[in-house]
Amino acid sequence: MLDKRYSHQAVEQGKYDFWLKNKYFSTHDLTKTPFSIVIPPPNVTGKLHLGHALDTIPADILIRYKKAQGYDSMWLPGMDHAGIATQAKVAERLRKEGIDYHSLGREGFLKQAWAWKDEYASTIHKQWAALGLALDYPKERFTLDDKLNQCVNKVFVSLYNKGLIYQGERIINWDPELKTALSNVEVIHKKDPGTLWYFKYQIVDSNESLIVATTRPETMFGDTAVFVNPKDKRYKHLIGKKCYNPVNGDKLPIMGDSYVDLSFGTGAMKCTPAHDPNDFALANKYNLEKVIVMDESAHMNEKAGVYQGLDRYECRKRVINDLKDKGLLLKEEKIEHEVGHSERSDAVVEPYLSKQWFVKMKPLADAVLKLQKSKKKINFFPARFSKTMIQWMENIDDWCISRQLWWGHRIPVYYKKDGTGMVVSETAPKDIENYRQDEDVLDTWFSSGLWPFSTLNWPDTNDSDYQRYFPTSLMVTGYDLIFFWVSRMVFQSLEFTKEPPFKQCLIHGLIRDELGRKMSKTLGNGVDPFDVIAKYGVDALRYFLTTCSSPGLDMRYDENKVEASANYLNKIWNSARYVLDILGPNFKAETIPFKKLPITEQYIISRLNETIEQVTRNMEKYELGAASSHLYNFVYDDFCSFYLEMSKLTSQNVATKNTLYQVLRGVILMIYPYTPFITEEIYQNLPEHLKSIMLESYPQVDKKAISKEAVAKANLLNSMIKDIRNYKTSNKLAPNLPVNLTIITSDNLFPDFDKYLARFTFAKKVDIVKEGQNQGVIFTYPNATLVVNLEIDKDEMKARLTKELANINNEIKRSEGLLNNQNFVSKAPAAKLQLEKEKYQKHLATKKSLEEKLKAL
RNA sequence: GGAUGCUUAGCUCAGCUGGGAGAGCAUCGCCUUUACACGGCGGAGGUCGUGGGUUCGAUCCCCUCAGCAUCCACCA
Repeated sequence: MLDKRYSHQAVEQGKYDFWLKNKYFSTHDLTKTPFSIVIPPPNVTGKLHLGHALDTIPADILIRYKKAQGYDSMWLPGMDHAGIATQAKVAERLRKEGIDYHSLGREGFLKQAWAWKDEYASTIHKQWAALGLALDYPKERFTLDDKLNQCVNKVFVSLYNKGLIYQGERIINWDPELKTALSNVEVIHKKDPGTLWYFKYQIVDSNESLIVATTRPETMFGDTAVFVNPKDKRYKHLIGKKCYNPVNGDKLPIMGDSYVDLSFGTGAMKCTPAHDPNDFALANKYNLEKVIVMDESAHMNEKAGVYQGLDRYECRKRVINDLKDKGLLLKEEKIEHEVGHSERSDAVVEPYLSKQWFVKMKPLADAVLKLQKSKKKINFFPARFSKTMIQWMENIDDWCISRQLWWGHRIPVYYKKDGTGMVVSETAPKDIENYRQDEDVLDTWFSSGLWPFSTLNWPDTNDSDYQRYFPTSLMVTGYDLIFFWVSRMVFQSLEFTKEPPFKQCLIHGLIRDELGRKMSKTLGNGVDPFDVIAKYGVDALRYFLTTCSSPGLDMRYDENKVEASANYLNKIWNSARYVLDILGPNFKAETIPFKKLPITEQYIISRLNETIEQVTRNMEKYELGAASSHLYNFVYDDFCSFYLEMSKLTSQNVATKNTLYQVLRGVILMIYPYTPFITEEIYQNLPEHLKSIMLESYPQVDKKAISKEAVAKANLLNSMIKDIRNYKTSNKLAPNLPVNLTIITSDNLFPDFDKYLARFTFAKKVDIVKEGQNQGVIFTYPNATLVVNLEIDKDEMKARLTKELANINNEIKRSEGLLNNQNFVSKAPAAKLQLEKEKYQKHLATKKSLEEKLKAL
C-alpha cells in the first residue's frame, strides 16, 4: 500500500541500486533494433551542475522511452580528461599546498592529475546515480584510457600521412596565463573599452612626419614596417621611404597595401608580424622580418630594451608616458573594440608567432558540407542548428591542435636527437633512446571528436558493439557545443568511419538563473541540482527541466515550477492511491471488450487512447514538453477531475475497476521516462506487475477503442456540471446547495446520467423528460435543455438568455459567413467544411431552443 | 560587419504542418465533498511588439520597422 503522502526521499531510496543490480541498463536484447546514445562526457573538473542535468536528462528520458517502445537502448557513459581545465585545477590545488607543479616534473604531475581524476570520477558517478541515468556502466570510457589513446594516435598519424595534419609557424592564440596555444573557438571575444594612441613617426631624411595610430603600443618593438593604402593621396608620396620607430629608432620601410583602411585612425598602420595575424599575412606577402617581443607569459623580452621583463600592460603604460614626454604622443582616442580572452583563464589572448601543429580543415569540412546536402544528412532538432554547423564549416580556419600542457594525449611525434629528422608513429620507435617525443599534448576536443566511435572500440570495425551501435542513433547536447564538439565529431567520423557519428542531433539551450542571467561562479547565482533534489525530489527536477522548456531555447530556473512539478507528481501519487484502494488486494485484471463498457468507461478509455497517440507522436519528435502537456491535461481534466469522481458511483463494478486499472497503468507508463522513481514505486504496488517498470512496454494506441460518441456524451454531462457550478458561484449560492433538476431531451442519455449529475451538483432530484416546462434557470444545449428548479428573478433570467442568444447569433453569423463564402466552400478542406456545417446545425438548434425559452418567459 | 532566436494574461512560458488563444505561479470568490489543502470548484485577466502583404481565413507563412538576447568575424 502506498503511503498517504508522496515522499520523494522514500520513493527514491534504493531504486537506482535495484536497477543496477538487475542490470536493466546493461542488458541487451540482440533481437531488437538498437537505439544508442553516447553521453557528452563531463569534464573531470568538478561537480555536476544544473547544465549537466539539462544535458543528460532528456537523453535518459529517450533511452527509457525507446526501451519501452521495444528498442535495445544503449547509453554509453564516460568522462573527458579536459586537458586545460583539469591541468589548471590540479595546478591550483598544488599551489594551495605550496607546491609549484613544475617542480614535480611531467611524471610527478600526471600522477597528481590521475589521482584528481579518480576522485572526481567517483563524485560524478554518484551524481549520475542521483539523477537516475540509465547508463550502461560496463561500457564506460575515459578519454585517456589506453585504448582511446591508441585510437587518437592512429587518427593523428593517419591525418598526418594524408597531409591533413601539419606543423607550422604561424600566429596562434596564446594564453599567457596557462602558457599554451589555443584554438580559435577557445577564444572569447568581449567588447572592451580601449584607447587608440596617435604617435608621431619622423620620416628619415626629411622634415615630414607621419602619424600612426595603435591600440597596442607595447608591440612597437616588433614593428618591421608601416603600411598605408596606395590610393591614399595623403601618403602616396611616402611609399618607398622610411620612418623612425619612435620607441627604438629603427628605420621602418613605408609600404603600400590595399589592406589598409583609409578611414581608420590616420590611415597609416604599423605592422607587427609576430603579434598580429593580419600583419603576419602582410609580412609573408612582402617578406618582412617577424620579431617576437614577448616571452610565453607575455612579459617583454630583450627586444624591448629598457622595458625588458615588464608585463605587456606595464610596458604599454611606460611607453606611452615616455613618448608623451618626448612630445610624440599627439592624441588619445577612446574606442570600443573586441578583445580575445581565453575561455579557461580569461586572460587576454596574445596573438603569438609560434610553431604548432594544425589540422588542415578545408577537405574535412567539405565532407561535412557534402554530407548535409545528401540523403544521409544528420537531422538536427530544431533543424536550424544544421545551418549553424554548416556556416561554421564554410568559413573554417585550420585548427591548432597542439597544447603546451602535460595532461592529455601526447603528440605521437618523435624527433631524432641528432636533429636529422622526425618520426610520426602510433608507437614509439624501438630505439627510443635516440629520440625525443614532442613535448606537447593534443587539444582536448581532438579526442572528444572521436568519442562516438572511439568508445565503441574503433578501429576494430569487427567489434560487436561497433557493428551494433555505430553510427549512434542520437546525440543530445547544447548549442554551445556545436563548434567545439558536434562539428568535430562529424568530420572526424566521416574521415575515419565513412559514416556520420549519429543519425540525429537534439540540441538544447542553456539554463539560466531566475533573472535570466547565465549561472556563473563569479555571480554566485549557480543552483546546485542536489539541493533541488533534496527539497523536491529528482523526479520533480527531471520533469521541470524537460517540460518547462522549448527545444533549442534557453530556459530559466524557476523554483515555483519545480514545486508545481512535484505537486503534479503528488496528484498522480494520490490518484494511484485511490485506484489501488478501489481495486483491493485480490484484483485480477481482465479484458472487457470496449463496446461492452459503459459510456463513462468508453469515454475515459477513448481519451486515454487519444492521449497515447498525442504523447507518442510528440515523443517521436523529441518534443518532450509537448508530449508531457498532453498527458498533464489528460491526468487533471479527464482522469482526476472527471472520470475518477464519476467512478466513485460505480467503484465496485468490474468494468470500473478494470478501467481504473488500465488508465492508471497507461498514465504511469507514459510519464515513467520522465519520472522513473515515483512511477517505479507505484508500478510495483499494482496488483499485477513485472519485477520492474523498466521491463514494461509503452502503451500502444488502440484505435478501435476510441469512441467520439462516448466522448461527446460524457462532455454533455461535463458541460451541465460546469454550468450549474458556475451558476451557483456567480449567484453567491453555496456549491452544495441542493437543487432539483430537469433535463428535457429527446436524445438517449446514457444510463445513470442523472445519478452522475446529481452527485456532481448536489441535486436532490434529477428528472429526465421528453417534453416539459421551462420553469426555473435554463441552460440550453444542442439537443437538450437543463432546467434548474429554483425561484428566480425573471428579468435576470431574461437578461442571461438574451446574452446567450446574442452569443449564439454571433456564432451563427460567423458560420453563415463561412458557409456562404463560395471561396471557403470550394477551397477549405472537406473535413473543415463538414465540421463547420455540423457546428452551424448545432447553433441553430440551440438558438431555436433559446428563443422558445425567452418566449415562455 | 554577418547570422540566428525571441517579443502571447501581472510574472515565467506553451501554442504541433494557418480554421475563434492555453498552462504554472500570482490574484479574487467559494468549499475542511470519504485519492490529494503538495487539495477541490468557479471567476477575472490577452487589440498574440509595429506597419504592410499572401489567403476564403493569419498568433502561426512572407516583407518592413522597433526592442531584447545570443553566436560568428583579424579592422590596426
